Amino acid sequence: MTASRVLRDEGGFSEKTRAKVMMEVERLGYLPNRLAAVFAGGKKSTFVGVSIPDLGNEVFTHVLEGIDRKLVSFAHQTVLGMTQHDLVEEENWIETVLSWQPAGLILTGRAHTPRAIQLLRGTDIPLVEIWDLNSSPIDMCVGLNHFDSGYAMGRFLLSKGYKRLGYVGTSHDTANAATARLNGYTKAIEDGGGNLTKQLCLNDIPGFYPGYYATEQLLSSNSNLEVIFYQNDNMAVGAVHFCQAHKIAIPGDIAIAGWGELPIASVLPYRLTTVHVNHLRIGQLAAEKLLLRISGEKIEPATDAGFKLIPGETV
Amino acid sequence: MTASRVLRDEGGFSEKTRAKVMMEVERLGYLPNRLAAVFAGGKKSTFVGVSIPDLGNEVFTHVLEGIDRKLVSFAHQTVLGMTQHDLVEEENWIETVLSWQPAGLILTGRAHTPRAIQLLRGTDIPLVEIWDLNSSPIDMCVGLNHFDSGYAMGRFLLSKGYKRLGYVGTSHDTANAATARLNGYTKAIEDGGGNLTKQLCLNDIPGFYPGYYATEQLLSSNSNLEVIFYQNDNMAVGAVHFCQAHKIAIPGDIAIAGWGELPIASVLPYRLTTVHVNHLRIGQLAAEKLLLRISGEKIEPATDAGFKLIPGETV
DNA sequence: AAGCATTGAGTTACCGGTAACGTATTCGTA
DNA sequence: TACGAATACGTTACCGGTAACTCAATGCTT
Repeated sequence: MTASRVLRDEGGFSEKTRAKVMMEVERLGYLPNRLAAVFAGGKKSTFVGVSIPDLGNEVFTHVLEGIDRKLVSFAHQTVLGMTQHDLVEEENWIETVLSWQPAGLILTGRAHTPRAIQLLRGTDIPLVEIWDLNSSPIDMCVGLNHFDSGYAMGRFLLSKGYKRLGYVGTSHDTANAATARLNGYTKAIEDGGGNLTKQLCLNDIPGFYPGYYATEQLLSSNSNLEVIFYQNDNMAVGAVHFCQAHKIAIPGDIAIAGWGELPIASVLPYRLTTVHVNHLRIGQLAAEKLLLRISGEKIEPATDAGFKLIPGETV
Repeated sequence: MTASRVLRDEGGFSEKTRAKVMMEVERLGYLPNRLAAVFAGGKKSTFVGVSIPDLGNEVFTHVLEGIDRKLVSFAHQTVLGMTQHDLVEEENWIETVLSWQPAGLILTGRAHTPRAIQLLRGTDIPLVEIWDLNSSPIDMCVGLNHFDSGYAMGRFLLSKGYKRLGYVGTSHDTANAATARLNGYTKAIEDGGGNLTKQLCLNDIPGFYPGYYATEQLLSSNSNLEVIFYQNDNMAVGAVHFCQAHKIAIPGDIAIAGWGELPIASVLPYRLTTVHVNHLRIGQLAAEKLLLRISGEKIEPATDAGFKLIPGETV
C-alpha cells in the first residue's frame, strides 16, 4: 500500500520511505500493471478507441495523426480500428473495444448499425463522431458539412460560366461524406440551371490512378463536358496527369476541381481548384473535445471545423 | 461461473442453461470486462503495441495497414505509438504500453535507447522490429537491407553511364534506414569509380514539395549533375514536377530515381526509376510472425522482405 | 503536561472475471 | 439393480492493484 502511494505520488509517506520504495523498484525492474490499477479503481482505462475507414487514404491518416498527437500529450493511447468502410466491421470493433473499458471513442462517420448505436448509448463512455458534421450526434461530433462544400463547389463552377458539369468518385468509399458532397454539388447545379451531364463512380479506391482512368473514360465519351469535380485531390491529380499526357489543356479544354487539398497539389504546375479542409485540426479538435469531456467538463455537442473553397487555376 | 463457461463456450453446460444465460445477457445488455478477464487469467491482453515514426509518410501507413489487417483477423488490437522519429518518445511509449500487458510489440527501426532495450529484454513479450533488416534483433525482425538497396541503385545508375551523381534526402527523417540507403549508394559510387558530386539533406519531411525545392537548389548550383537519387518517391515526384515546370528534360538534362514505389508514380508521364518495396507485406509478415510467436511456435528471428529495382524511364 | 490534530504506515475488502476443485445428477453397462 | 464414469453446475480462492478504514507516532497548542 505504501509503495502504491509512492508510485502514484499521492502523499502520506516520508522521504525516507519513498527512497526505499524507489530503490526496490529499480532493483526489481518493477513495472506497474495498469490493467490491475484500472480494474481496481473501477475506472476507465486511458485507451481511446479510434475508428478509421482505411489507412490508404491520406485524408484519414492526417486526421488520425491529429488525434494521436493530442491524446499522447494527455497520457492517453490510441487503439486503432480499421473498419474498411464496413459498418458491420465497425460494430464488431466497437464491441471489442468497449470490453476494454476505454476512456473514450472516436468514430469516423455518422452512420452505424442499429446494434452499434445501442451499444454506444448503453455506456457512459464519451464519444466523438468525426468527419461529417451532425446536428444530432450520439454524443459529440466534429466535422464539416460535406453537402455544403459540394454545393459551394457547384455554385463556384457555375459562377465561372460552366454549364456542362461532371463528377467522378468511387462507390468503394461509400462514406456518406462523399455522397453528401455529390448531393450538394447536384443541388447547386439544379438550383443554378446547370447540367450534371455525366457522373462516374468507380468501384475502386479514390486514388491517383482511378482518377486518371476515370478521366479517360469520361472524356472519351464525347459529352462535351466543360468541368469535372472529383471526389478528392488524389483523383483530381490523376486527372491533371491524364490531361498533361494527352495534351488536353486545363482549363481550356477541360476544367478540374478536387476536394481536400492534399500535399501533392503543391507541386502541380498550377494551383488546383479544390476545397481546403484542415484534416489534422479535425483530429485535434475531436481529441480535445473527448479529453475535456473525460475530465468532466460540459462540452458543446457539435463543432464545425469548416472548409474553404480554393479557387485555384484549374477552372 | 456457469455464465462464464457459456460465454467462453468452453463446455460443461447444457443447452437449456446456455439459452438462459444468453437470455440474461440480452436482457441486461451485458458486456464482458476483458480487463478483468486478462487480469484474472494472469494472461496477456490481446493488445499489440505498434510504433511508427509518423503517419504523414505513406510508407509507414501502408506498413501499419498491413499490420492491423492481420492482427484484426486474429482477434488482436493495435495500440498505436507515434514516436515522431524520437527515440526518447519511443522509450516513454514502450514503458506505457508494457504496463498494459500487451500480447506483443512491433517497433519500427532498429535503434532504441539503452533503457528501452533493457525494458524490452526484461519481459518475455514477443517483439518484432521492422523496416530495417537486422541480423541480431532483440527478438525478431522483418525488413529489408536498406544499404543494399542504395548500393543496387548506385550500381544501376553507374551501369547506365552516369558519372556525376547526386542525392537528396531529409535529416528530419533520421531513420537510420534512409541513412543506410545513402551509405550504400555512396559505397557503390566509390566502388564503381563515380562521383557523388552533391548531396543535400533538408531539415524537413520527405514530401513532395521538399523534393521540388531541393531539386531547384541542386540544379541551380551548376555542378553538372547527371542524375539525382531521392530518399523516396514523394521527393522524386516533386523533382519530376519541378523539371516539368522548368522544361528540364528527364532523363536528357537530368535523370531521376526514387525509392519505395508509391501509388503517385503510377500517373507520371513516364515510369519512375525506383526501388519497389512491398510495404503492406512487411506489415503483414511482421504481424504474422508475432502472432505465431504468441501462439507458442518457434520462429526464425529474421525475415528479409526484399526489394526490387525498377529500371523505369527517368534515367 | 494534557489534549487534539496531523502524519506515516498498516489492514481489510473489493473490483470482475477464471482456475481448480467439490458435489449432485444422469447415464451406460455388467 | 448396482456401480463407476461422465456431465452439469456450484464454491472458493486468487490475480495486482486501490479505497476506506484503523492505529501509532509525532507535532502543536494552551
